Amino acid sequence: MLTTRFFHWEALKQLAMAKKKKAVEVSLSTEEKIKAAASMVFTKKGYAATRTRDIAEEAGINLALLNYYFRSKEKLFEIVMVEKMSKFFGVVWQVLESKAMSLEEKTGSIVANYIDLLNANPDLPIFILSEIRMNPARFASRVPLSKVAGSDFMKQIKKQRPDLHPTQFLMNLLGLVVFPFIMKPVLEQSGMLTEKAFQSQMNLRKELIPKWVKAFLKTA
Amino acid sequence: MLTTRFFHWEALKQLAMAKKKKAVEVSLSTEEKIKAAASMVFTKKGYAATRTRDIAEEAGINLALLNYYFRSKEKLFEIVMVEKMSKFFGVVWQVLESKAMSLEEKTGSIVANYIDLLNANPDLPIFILSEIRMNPARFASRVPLSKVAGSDFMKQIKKQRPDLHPTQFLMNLLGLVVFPFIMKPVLEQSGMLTEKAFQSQMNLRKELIPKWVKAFLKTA
DNA sequence: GTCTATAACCTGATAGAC
DNA sequence: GTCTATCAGGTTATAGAC
Repeated sequence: MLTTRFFHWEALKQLAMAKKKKAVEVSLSTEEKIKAAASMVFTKKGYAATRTRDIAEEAGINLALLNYYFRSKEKLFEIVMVEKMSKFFGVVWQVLESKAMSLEEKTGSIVANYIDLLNANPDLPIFILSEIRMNPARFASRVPLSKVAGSDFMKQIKKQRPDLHPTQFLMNLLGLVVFPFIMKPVLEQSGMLTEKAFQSQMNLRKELIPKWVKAFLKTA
Repeated sequence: MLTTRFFHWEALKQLAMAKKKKAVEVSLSTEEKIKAAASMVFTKKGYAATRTRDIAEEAGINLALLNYYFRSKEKLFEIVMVEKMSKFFGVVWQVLESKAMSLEEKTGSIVANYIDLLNANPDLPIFILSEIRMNPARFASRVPLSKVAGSDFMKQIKKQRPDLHPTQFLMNLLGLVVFPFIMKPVLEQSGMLTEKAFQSQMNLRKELIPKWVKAFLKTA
């Protein structure tokens, strides 16, 4: 299950649907409000810099309710983190074992899906990757990262370029797609790109990256 | 500083400490010890998750001394951060205005220098980039990011590929070089690369990346 | 379920002895 | 310069009224 029912905009979508069905059900449940707020605040500030008060305020509820529903900051964070991780890695998971797709098709799918996902959630990567670094072991147990190593995807890469370690390809592909979002604050602060220009350049990359990747695969 | 050496028990204490934590060398002044410890702990945990007590312990000194020398956690962090930023961006600064170098030479220099720097300081990028995101404005004023935009380097890129926004090249180059270090914990946790293998693959990239960059300068 | 009030703890910073 | 002891303020979590 890659989609997350309680994620902010998902929840909003549900709200819209609820409105259409029954005019009575106007608002999100308190639990959903807290989770949506937590998702937002944790992603923006990281675990350590987030205070439970920030989340409560963002959710428009009382601080005590947070503990009533989720017991602790830590437990709430775990829930949010698992959802974010499956979002972030889901783009790659989707493609690992589809034997029907060529390497090029898989690359194209990853590029397009990632850029759409990240245009909508620009600070997902830096959040995920810095929280993983803070506590690598904790998250290894929660997300089956190991299934990448033996996947059909990796075998296809290996077949195409037996001379290179397949992670070289993976680093290139993800670097081209994900890294711009990590650099985004720097690019914008330096005045090289506005927020709008960034997004449009990223959309351009949906076409450009697959060509570049193709070029790598042929480069001596 | 040297006088302490004449006191037997002081020397023994220092020796024991040096054995226990090899992080900070015995011969450093207290101020330097604190700074070195701060550099290490801040980089590993980030500003918010770091407690001044962690730094004091790592430095093998008392908590009060931290404030005696640096007044506050915030001021100590600023000092460390400025050093880290000039390290991280220095690789690019070096090359911005050297009119004698071709674009290819500059690329080669950036690739080789970055990989050496980051092999020695693997979590420099994620530290810098996540702290910038937490507080973009603060650091914009301390590091002349804007000088990239109008540099000779950018002009050379523009000349080579007038059809593309020059940041596209910059994102590619830095993505290929820097992103693997941001992904490092994931690659290692997933069992795709050991620490040693990672480093050797990165050294390989010193040769590979310039070829790839050359290839996409020509790719339609 | 939701609130207010508060307990219990942690953290940055300082006072003052040596 | 360096230490111990402690303060002041903030943070998580809970108790108890409604």
